[in-house]
Order: sequence, then C-alpha cells, then structure tokens
Amino acid sequence: MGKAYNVMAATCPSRTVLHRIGARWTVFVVNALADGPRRFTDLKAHIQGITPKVLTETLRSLEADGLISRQEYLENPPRVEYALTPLGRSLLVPLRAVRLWAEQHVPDIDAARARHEDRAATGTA
Amino acid sequence: MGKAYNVMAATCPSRTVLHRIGARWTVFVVNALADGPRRFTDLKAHIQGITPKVLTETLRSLEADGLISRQEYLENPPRVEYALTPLGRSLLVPLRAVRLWAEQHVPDIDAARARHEDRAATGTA
DNA sequence: GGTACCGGTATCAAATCCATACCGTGAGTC
DNA sequence: GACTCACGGTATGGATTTGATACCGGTACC
Repeated sequence: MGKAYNVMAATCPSRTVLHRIGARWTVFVVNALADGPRRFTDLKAHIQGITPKVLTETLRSLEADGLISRQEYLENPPRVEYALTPLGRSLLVPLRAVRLWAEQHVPDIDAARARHEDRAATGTA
Repeated sequence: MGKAYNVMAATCPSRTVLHRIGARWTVFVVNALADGPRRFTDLKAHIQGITPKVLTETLRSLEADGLISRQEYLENPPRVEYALTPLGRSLLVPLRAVRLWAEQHVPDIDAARARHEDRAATGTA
C-alpha cells in the first residue's frame, strides 16, 4: 500500500498530524523524553524557556495523539510522570534527526544570515 | 568536535534554527522543492491551502537562512524560480523523514484521538 | 479597450504563544 | 495551628504569528 496519504493535499489528514509535529514545542518535549520518563517540573527545568502553560498544553496534545503517556502516582508528594509511548518513540527517530541537523548547521545558517544582512546593507546590487 | 550546541539551552543559537525549521510551512516548502526548482504560483498550487502572503514570508525566511535560492528571470513574462541550495537539500533529508512519518502514522494518531475522545466522554474512569 | 496571468502587498481578523502571577493540596517546622 | 515550601498545574492579558480576502503593477492576448 505504501503511500496512501499526501501531505500536500489540503484535505489530507496527514496535515493535522504534521501540524501537531510542527507545533512550537513538540520537538523539544519528545526529545526531552528520549532517555525515559520525566516529571512535569523536571521537563520544565530541562526545556529551558518553556512556560508551564505551554508545557501543559503541549503535553495534553501529545497525550491526546497517543505520543506520550501520563502516569499519575497518588503518593506523597503526588507525582506525575510523562513518558513516550511506542508511537512517540517511533516519532523520536525523525525528530532526533531534525534536532541533530539544527545543532550541526548553526554555523551555516549564521553565515547565510550574515551574507544576507550584507547584501541588504550594501544595496540590492 | 560533534555536538557543540544543545537545543535545550534557552540561549543556544540552535534554538533559532529549530524555530525556523519548525515554522508552520517550512516542511511543506522544502519538500515541495525536493524535485527541482519551482515558480511562485506553482508552489502555491502545489502546497494546497497556503496563502500567498505566508508563502512569500516563508520563502523570504528560507532565503535569508540560505536554504533556498531565488532566481529572477527578466524574461517575458517575468519568471521567478525558487530552488533548494545544497544546505537546503541537506535539510531535506530529515524533513522528508518527518513528512513520511506523518503520512504513515495517520491511522495510529486517529485511533489515539478516538480513544482519547472515548475516555473523555465516558468520564475519567 | 477589456480581460487574464504572474508575483507578489495591504488590510484586518483569528489563532497561538508567552510572561507573570496565582491556586490547592499536603509536608515539614516551629 | 499558622507559616512556609514544593508539586502540578490555572488564570489573565498582552505580543507574536497565522490566516482570509482583496487588491496592484506590468505585460500579453483578444
């Protein structure tokens, strides 16, 4: 069967999937859970700059899509652990590649941006 | 040297790179250019649902980051072609993987969403 | 002269994202 | 028994992004 869905079609369901993946913080959360379950506060500290509200929203969305699981322990103090599901772990593969690409190509992008600045400053010539 | 940048650090430059990659339409545009240069109107038609404004913005950003090139032909009628640069082509590799994942896992995500709906409707039990 | 195509802009509304502050529960603590 | 703290979040309200729709200047064609 292979490719039944085509992302370029406006009505294709894969659109909504890609939308979720492309959401601002998905790649961070999924990568952060790569090494095992983490707690809310732990995630918040690890993913620097994320606000609790956005983290909550991201986690809820990912949970709704079956990419992560939320396990509540009614201990003391109450503890909540988030972990990747098998589906989430399969997404980790391409997302890790994206993260790696980003980390490896910072100099290239920076250089391109500098060149662009130059060209803009010098005039359109 | 390998990994000099860490995406999880708030101040890391790789953040801005990941931000650009994760922008709403980047994955579509880069994938759309996979098979060779395309013209503005062609892109707009191919990437269904994108508005000209957003397409323009996305193309400008990608150009600034050196991921695509914009070639203007002063012929008649005037023609503008966008193409991936070598850097953009290297990004194509992980992005194509993301696209494939999205296209392949639609049923899984749909099923998860349905389960989630169910659970929400039935009550928290 | 009127219409259509190309490569976009302009304008304004809507969705999203973010910062900051706050809440309820229970534990420790004095 | 009031005070404070950590955990796992919410509430609020503003900034940023995204989107829909309409339009523009230039040229060719009819």
